[in-house]
Amino acid sequence: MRAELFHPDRGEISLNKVLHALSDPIRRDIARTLYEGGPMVCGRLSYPIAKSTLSHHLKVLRESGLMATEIRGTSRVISLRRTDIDLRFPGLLDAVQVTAPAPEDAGAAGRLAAPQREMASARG
Amino acid sequence: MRAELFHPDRGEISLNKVLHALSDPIRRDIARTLYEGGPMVCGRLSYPIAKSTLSHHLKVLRESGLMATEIRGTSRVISLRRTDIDLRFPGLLDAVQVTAPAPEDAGAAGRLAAPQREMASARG
DNA sequence: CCTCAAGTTCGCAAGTTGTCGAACTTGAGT
DNA sequence: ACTCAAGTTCGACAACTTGCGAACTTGAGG
Repeated sequence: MRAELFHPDRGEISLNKVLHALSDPIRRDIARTLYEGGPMVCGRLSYPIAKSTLSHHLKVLRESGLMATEIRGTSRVISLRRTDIDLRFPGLLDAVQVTAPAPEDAGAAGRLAAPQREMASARG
Repeated sequence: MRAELFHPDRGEISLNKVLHALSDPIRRDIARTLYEGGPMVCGRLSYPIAKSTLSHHLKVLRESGLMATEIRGTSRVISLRRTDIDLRFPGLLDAVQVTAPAPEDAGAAGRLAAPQREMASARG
């Protein structure tokens, strides 16, 4: 954990990997949550999956170039690489509904357990 | 083959399936070819894969809702469901570069064998 | 009916993915 | 130093994917 985590350069972000990352509903929901709520500690995400599985999804998102991870003590702050994605694949985040306000409108894609979307504050 | 092939209704097209379908470079290239060249007999597509594999990709594209297949004698005419996709997921085809002119500009995604892009005309 | 052409479907092999639990690492607090 | 909290990594496993060739189905034509 000491070494910096791998993040592809903007120019190296591959559409294949990005689309693959976004084709999983949990990962797309994470991206949407980051779009809505901005950077957050990854522990705030709560899905009905094991910690190791979540960790795997976050790794896929990070290595695809969609997400950045910054180490903050024992936590990690994750954020959407919005500018990079917008520059490299204009309109993509809109088109895949990462910018949609809430899952209620997402259609027949299937509902997920909502992550705790609190106003970024409560946490001593 | 007598029965009509399954095509999801426009409203039933799932973003998950569409993104999954598009995350394969061959399938995305097929979609781009259909966008450029319009409807065509699927035998005109030529990729360095077996017929059965191509058939599988076409099935994934059709069942995702991206493509339509019409039976014409022993052949099948495939086409991009452009209007349906544009209405359901505006901007998606642009964002995933299905509307890009040629693979030469696609970036680091990897090059594929080009399908025979003839002017769509010969069609008894 | 026989044959050809166009695709699909059926195994099958090899690789990838999503998932879990258990063990591990790292930083913070006591 | 000990313990707790936050995540990662490892090994396993079932399900799925991509790929192939062989066999099959269907329509067209002699």
